[in-house]
Amino acid sequence: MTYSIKEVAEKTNLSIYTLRFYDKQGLLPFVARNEAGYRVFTEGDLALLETICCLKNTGMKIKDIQKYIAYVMQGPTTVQKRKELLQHHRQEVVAKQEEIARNLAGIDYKIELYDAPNATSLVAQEVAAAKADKKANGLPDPYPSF
Amino acid sequence: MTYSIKEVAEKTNLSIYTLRFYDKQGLLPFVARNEAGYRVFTEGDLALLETICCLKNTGMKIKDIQKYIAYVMQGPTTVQKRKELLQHHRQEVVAKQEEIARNLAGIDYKIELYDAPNATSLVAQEVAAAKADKKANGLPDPYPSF
DNA sequence: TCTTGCACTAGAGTTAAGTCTAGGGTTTAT
DNA sequence: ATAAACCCTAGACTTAACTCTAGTGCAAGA
Repeated sequence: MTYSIKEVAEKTNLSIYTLRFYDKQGLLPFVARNEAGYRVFTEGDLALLETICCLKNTGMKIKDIQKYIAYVMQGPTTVQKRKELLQHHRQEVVAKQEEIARNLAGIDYKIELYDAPNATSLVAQEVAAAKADKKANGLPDPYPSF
Repeated sequence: MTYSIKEVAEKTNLSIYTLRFYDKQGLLPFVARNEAGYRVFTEGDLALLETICCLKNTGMKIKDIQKYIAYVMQGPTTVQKRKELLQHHRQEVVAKQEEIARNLAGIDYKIELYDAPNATSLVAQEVAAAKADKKANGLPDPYPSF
């Protein structure tokens, strides 16, 4: 079984434009063409594309994905390099996830504040403090009265 | 105590350029100016900027941060709207975190493969399958021999 | 065979989020 | 009173990752 670019677009949720763009960027050197120059995807190609999507969806730059694919195209001798590349990326993703979790905690704090029964008065206090802060430094007050 | 743009840049790890850019985008309507037109940041301003960074670092678009700040500037009457905006964003962040975790699992699978004692032969099998796949469909083989 | 749909390339355009430059005031220490 | 270190704006430029257009060719059904 083989697939046209349109079918692959549907399977992967990438647009046809994006697939062609990826090809241009050297991410799909393994995709064959038929006599008319049309791209022909095999099952094996889809498996590799799946990996490409994992890398993309975790924020890897196209240039780095291209590097990984270049290793893959060189065969089993590059196993070590592939592993290092993926492990390095893994570190970055985990770090990013932790950073997001930290920042989300800051947002959760705000949500709790806004969710409190006396949220309005708590926020009013915040504003009062900010106003006082401005006044103490002889600066104009950008907040509305009340 | 007040802070110059340079001091704020150091405290927040945002560049001076970025701070001015954010101001241009309407993210810092609360920041006052002195007689010379220089931005003057108060402690209260830093607290708000901290929230802006939480939103930015979790991937909120500047336009949406701008919306949130606009609510803040309107005072305590907008508590409900702020809460809804943040809760909605929270959903998106959590969903994104889950998506990343799923894709990272796909990468971990590859790492394990490359980390196996017989990784080279396992990868060789992968390539053999891909080659067979191409051949079965009468397509050229893009992989090197062995 | 004609129409409709899908494919191709090259290259222009878009969007988000900065980043930098030019030209010009301000402040501070010497 | 001048150099060094700041600050300002407007607006041009950059980068990543698409997204689309124009012009053209192939393919399959009525």
